[in-house]
Amino acid sequence: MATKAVPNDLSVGEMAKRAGVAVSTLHYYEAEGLIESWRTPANHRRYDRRQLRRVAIIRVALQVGIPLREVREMLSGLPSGRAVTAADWAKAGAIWQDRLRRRIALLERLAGQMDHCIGCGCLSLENCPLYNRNDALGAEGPGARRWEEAQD
Amino acid sequence: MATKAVPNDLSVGEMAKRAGVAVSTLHYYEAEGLIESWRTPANHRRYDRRQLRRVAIIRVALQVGIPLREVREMLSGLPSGRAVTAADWAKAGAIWQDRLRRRIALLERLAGQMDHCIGCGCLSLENCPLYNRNDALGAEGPGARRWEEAQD
DNA sequence: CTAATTCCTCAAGCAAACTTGAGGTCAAGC
DNA sequence: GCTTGACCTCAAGTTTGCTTGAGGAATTAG
Repeated sequence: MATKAVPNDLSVGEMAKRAGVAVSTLHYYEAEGLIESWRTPANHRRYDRRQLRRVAIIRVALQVGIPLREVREMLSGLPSGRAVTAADWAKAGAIWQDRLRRRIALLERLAGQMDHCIGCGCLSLENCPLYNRNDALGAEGPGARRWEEAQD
Repeated sequence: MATKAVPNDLSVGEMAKRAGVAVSTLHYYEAEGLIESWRTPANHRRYDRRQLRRVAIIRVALQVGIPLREVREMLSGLPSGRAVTAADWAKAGAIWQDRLRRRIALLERLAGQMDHCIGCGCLSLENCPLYNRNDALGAEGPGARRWEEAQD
């Protein structure tokens, strides 16, 4: 098929529809420096279609519990309106690979634990792989301080 | 080894220390109906050691982005101060297995995508598996919502 | 007996990630 | 030529998941 009528620059409303988020969310992301736009003479936002990719990444990251602050950090390594090079990805990706793998491991441990516990009734924390504070769980922060940066 | 000096019922402070959360967090979880305690004559909370397991589950779940409301729902299927039976776990686990697997898949897609993008520079949304509207992402046309949260 | 520690309740505060609302501009369709 | 709708800004409100603080009681160490 021929190239469809997919314009390269989108209004905020189009972006919102395509990205599946609210317009206000895009405003917010922009204010937070996560995405970028330029303005029409009428002061309306225009987004490069590539920004959709960024929104996608942001949404997935949030879903898996990565705070915007960290998403921004990672995205700041990527050019926002230009083509992303292999080097760009490599750099940004390296930071996240590790993070994502950890989360996957955590999830798998939780899922696996549920399987495991069906048959064993292991209720002591000492031998429960799910709750091993010397491992990834505690490494993420032994406090409840998910919203604070004070943990190191 | 002989049974260590691990009492079966813990004070809120002990729980907090062992679970790696703040005392206030335990108060909060209790107020929210996620964990249970009884009181000493002095009105101090006492927790069955098994409650630690619950806290562990709660923490892991939160880390991977599952809201407390859903954790409570799942935990409500488990007896709080008694031994958990295979049937209990099976029931509770079944609900989460699916949810967890989905999240894992999402993460893996993101992680995998980053690998992929390092070498290919695929920046068009049309052929990006992460943001593929023909895939799970935008099967609905205008809304990419289902990709993010619509699980049904 | 006193001091430190741990606990209690309840209300208020806070951070993240948005949403809602008020008040206004701009281009287009009828 | 006016109304409709998409857009703008900026401030305030909302939800979730806690934390902090005030004010007070009971337990434990010396």
